[in-house]
Amino acid sequence: MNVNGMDFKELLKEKGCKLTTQRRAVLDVLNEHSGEHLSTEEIYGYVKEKCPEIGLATVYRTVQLFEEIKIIDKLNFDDGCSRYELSSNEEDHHHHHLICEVCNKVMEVEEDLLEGLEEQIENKYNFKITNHKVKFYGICSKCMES
Amino acid sequence: MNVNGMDFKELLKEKGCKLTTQRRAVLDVLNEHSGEHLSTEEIYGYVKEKCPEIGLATVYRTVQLFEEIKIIDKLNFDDGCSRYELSSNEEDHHHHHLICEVCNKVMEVEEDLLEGLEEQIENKYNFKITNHKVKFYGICSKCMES
DNA sequence: AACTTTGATGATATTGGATATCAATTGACA
DNA sequence: TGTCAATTGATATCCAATATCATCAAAGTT
Repeated sequence: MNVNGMDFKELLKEKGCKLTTQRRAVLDVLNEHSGEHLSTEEIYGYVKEKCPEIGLATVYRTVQLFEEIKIIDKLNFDDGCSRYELSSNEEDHHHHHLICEVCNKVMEVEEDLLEGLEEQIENKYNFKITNHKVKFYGICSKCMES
Repeated sequence: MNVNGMDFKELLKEKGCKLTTQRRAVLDVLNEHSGEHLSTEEIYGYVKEKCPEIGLATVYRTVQLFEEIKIIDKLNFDDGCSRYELSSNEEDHHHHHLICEVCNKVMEVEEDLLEGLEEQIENKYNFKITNHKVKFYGICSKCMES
């Protein structure tokens, strides 16, 4: 049971938290749906299949904890709820999102070409950057045809 | 009464909308507080000073309309509400935000150096980019000292 | 293995930002 | 000035997210 090479139980212990069945089950669901951007309610739906006694509040709490220990990222696509995805490894930073304003589909951009820009900003503004979130809005190829 | 060189009343008319006292007052407040990132409730507070009969629902509706006609941008700093700022002119695209994870202060990065990156993405993913939102998280100079 | 401590859980009430409703009002154009 | 559709204010409502609290279960400890 490890995430990004780190032991899951150890990550929790560092925060004084316990490894529970429910937390394990939520992590499983996130792994099984990597590449998707699940809302808390959606995670709840999937987790209930293998852990029917779990409560919605627990999923909310779990997702919040997972964000704190930095194994997931919170996403906001302006659809009325927060969505989540597994964090990528430390080294390769992370990807960006392309959001089609016509069909609302969200795609991933695997590259992360902000290194140069970040360095410029760090120097000019004396601001130590630890993370970034980038969204590009526009029209996807499919919608462009129509 | 114009925004970014466009006539405000004309912008509204194109959408079949009327120029009302309330909409004028909200725009005034946004102009008087440019550089800030006001929430709807905050806008409501300021507008009421000069237009005490205005209702909160109207501010919510107005802000939504202003976003549709692209004279303001919606911001999300994960503080439980949406915030807004006047859009910059079309040509110089817009700025980014630096968010200090220690003191939660939000600063502006005036440059927009994503042109090159956008072109790469447009070609590789066949996606026509019309806008972007970029947030950098980290530690500001003040918090770095402590 | 039973005990103990303390964090975690599930059910549910509550919060709070945002939206829907609707009668009354007002801007825009003839 | 009259007409009509868009707009407004007040308020009810929605719903994602959080708070509450009694019960439960990890993970040490003896």
